[in-house]
Amino acid sequence: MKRLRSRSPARKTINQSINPFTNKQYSNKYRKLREEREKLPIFDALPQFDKMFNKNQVVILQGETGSGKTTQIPQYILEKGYAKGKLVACTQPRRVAAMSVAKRVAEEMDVELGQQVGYSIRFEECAGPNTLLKYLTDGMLLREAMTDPTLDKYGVIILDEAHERTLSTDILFGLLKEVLQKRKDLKVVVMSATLDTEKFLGYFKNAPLLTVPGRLYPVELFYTEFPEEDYLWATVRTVMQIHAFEEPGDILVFLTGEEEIESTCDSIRKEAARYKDNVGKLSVIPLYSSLPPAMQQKIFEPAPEVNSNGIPGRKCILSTNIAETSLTIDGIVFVIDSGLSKQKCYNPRMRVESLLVSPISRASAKQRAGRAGRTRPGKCYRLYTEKSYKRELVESTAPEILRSNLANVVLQLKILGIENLVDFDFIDPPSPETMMRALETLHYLRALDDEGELTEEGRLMSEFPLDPELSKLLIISPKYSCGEEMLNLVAMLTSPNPFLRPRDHEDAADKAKSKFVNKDGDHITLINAYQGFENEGRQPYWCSKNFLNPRTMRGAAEIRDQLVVKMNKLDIPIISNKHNISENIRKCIISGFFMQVVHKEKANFYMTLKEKQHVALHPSTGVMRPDWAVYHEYVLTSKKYIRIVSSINPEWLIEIAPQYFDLSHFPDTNGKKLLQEIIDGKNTQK
DNA sequence: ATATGCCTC
Repeated sequence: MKRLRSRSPARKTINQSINPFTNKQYSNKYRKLREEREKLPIFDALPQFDKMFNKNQVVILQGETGSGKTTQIPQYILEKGYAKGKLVACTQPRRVAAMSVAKRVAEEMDVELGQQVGYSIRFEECAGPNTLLKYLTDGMLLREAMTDPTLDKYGVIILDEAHERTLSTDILFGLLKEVLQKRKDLKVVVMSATLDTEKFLGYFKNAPLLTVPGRLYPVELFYTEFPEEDYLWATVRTVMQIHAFEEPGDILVFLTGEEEIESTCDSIRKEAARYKDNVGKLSVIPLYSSLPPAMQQKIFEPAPEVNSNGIPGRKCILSTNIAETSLTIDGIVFVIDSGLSKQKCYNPRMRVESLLVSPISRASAKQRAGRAGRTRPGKCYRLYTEKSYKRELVESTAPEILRSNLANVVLQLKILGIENLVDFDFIDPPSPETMMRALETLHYLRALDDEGELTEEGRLMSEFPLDPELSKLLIISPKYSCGEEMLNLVAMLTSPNPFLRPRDHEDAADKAKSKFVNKDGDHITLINAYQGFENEGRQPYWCSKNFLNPRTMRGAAEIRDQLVVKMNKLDIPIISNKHNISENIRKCIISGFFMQVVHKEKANFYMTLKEKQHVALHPSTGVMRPDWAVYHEYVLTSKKYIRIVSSINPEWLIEIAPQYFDLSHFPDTNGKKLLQEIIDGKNTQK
């Protein structure tokens, strides 16, 4: 208390035991938390931040994990009155973070969550008229900007975790730069981990930088002497070496995906079984996002107890990137880094997004290593050479905006009133080809007119939290009397694959799925599965019995409910008529996905029409080699596959999307010839 | 004749 008084004499007159936000006495818990807060590295930097923020519209704050910036800066800004009666917003890339940080800050400020401090994420708004500080996902703030492009209700906007460069954060950057010109009362803080701050400094030209130390213990780095030929075997070897010879402490291994993680878990368990009681017990735990929550919880269970020789046990967690940013596990002392991860990339010429196993960046490597130093000094074993770390890894991973299909982004920018996309100030401008593709797609979908202006339909599309192709299906569904079916379908298509196929129950799983399968197409199979779930009162038990992932199905239901609310708000009637329903469903799908059509050029040989890509039907499909098909997704694994496929009649293409099937722009294929015949036939009929 | 990193509206 003494310390506080001497720092701000003005406070002497205020009764320090009263919370100015609630006019109530501070609780004991508040005092306890206050002591903890004063120990955070950010605490001593607050006066300096104050000075900077007073003088500048934008401040960039660089602080490592554990500095306390996410909890302390927003409430400090609020206490100091920087928002001038308006709200303070703090964005987060993930929902869980927005929620949990808001909860923590409400406790620290001794207020009720949802009152002065709240949060806003998809499916849940926990904020109200009294809210002064709101944590929200970056996507949510972007949504708000679509109805209020100057974000007028906010006096201060804090972009946290800016170094992650999510799509939404990158768009907000460009938008805020324009709004800062128009609104001199608005202030912005960009908060980031070390990397990329120079990029932000270059972007906000006059913004000062404040650096705050983190709270990490040193992590000793080890590299391999020569490049590893088999990093999975190297992983097993390194785990066993640590387990046999190193001091106690848990191990975290970074690999690329589910399959690899499960099989490496098996190998390690097998190796560990060969050891006797002269080493401790080893518990090997897989971690990836599609793992059921109960299994994910295992990472927080304590390590195995001491064995009969009194040697303590150890946990070894094999994880995807989920443990790099989304999940923190305490007690990790050893990290093993394969140097690889699966990354999304977009090929505008082929119009496809795909996942590729690629080398990580140096920034990621540092982040992974840091996971070993959270509770005490740690060690990180990199399964690559120091030379390759220095010369072959890139400094930081390309931002998402350079690796994505931008149809949705361009639609959002149009709604935000960005007239000239070429002049929009992206931190990293996407390639002209990607922008062109996005504009072209939106034009074909009739979201933009021939002048590139938004159409009424485009406005409707932007209202849905979906890709424009999927919004199109909902908007056009009354025409084909399949509203309920499209809601089911869209909810399922935006969720992960719900069909479970456990290794030891493959036949049973296939049999369960066969009850939903429709020969006309996998889209209808998805609709049937969802309808079954709905008919059974959304029971998780029914899901498990039918080899459907209960969590995925519940998520789909949540999305569907939100879409129904939107449909009602936009006055789009939900009409369903069982007559001719299969044909109507597939025609409706073509209205949005006419760009994703294949023709069977020869037996067993499918080709996409415009890109002339040779593709194969994914083995999970239930359709019987139709001549023509519409597909939902292109996946590049051992082969080029198309997944979720429905058979179609080529005449529907000409009828529904004549704007796209101007065949003069198509390469020569048998498919093109057949379509031309259909068009010629139509013309002679007239 | 088989798999899909992490997220967000």
